[in-house]
Amino acid sequence: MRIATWNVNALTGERIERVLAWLDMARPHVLCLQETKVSDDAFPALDFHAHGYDSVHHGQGRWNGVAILSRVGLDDPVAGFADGGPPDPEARLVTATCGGVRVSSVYVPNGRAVGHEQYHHKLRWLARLRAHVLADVRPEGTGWLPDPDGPGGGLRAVCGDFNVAPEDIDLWDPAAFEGATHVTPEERAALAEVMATGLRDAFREQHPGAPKLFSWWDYRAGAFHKHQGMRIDLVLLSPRLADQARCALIDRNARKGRKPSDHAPVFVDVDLSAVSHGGDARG
DNA sequence: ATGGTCGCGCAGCGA
Repeated sequence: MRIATWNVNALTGERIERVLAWLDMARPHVLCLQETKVSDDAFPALDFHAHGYDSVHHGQGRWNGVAILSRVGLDDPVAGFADGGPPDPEARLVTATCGGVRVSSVYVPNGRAVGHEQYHHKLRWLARLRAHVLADVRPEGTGWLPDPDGPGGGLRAVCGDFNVAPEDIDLWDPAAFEGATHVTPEERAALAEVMATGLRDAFREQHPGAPKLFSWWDYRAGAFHKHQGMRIDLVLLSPRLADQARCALIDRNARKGRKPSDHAPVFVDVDLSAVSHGGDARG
């Protein structure tokens, strides 16, 4: 199963054509999208269906908006947090079961500036994401068990734009980020708490220690051509999936040419035939 | 030279 994520920075006009062309080329089984910036009415579900993909979109109009596309089935969609708390007024999270894997597409708040109200909101939002991962257990055994080594632990993928660079090797120049968001110990700790549920950074595990593997580049100042970027788009996988990851790629080509998003798609290939069946997944 | 560019939507803010 090829599991992909892409912050498309608006799913309108020519960007739709770029996403459709990428689907035809890469043929991911699942693609998580962020920053669609369209209402549910304007989401091009029919275009995706014509290319073989079911979809669920959680949009709010001009800002945010997340979606999941799947060509291996798409069941039990949930918009937003499933932690029992109040609904998030922003459309930053959607979850569905695709081919036996419980998948979430996430768009973590940017944070704006260290110490800003939005920065604290970002930290709280990541804490809620952890709670969501633990709480969103589906009846078909595709959810999650708190003990990742327990029998039948659910298959889980949490993919998206985390707006956090996990390590300094995920930055083009760590010195350029002093005092900035995306790299603070607090943000990294909040991401680590999400991952402490058992989720693993499957892309990094395929490229241990490798620098300059970025998923986002500023539109300004020719940052892309100068290889000045960050890796903030992550594919987090539960242990039984991560153990069977075979290949992971960031498609820089999708950042080139006419009207690109400022993010490139990231994908991880998992050999589902090798995934262990750890016993009873809940009956 | 201390900026730069996008997106949305039509001013200026957010990323």
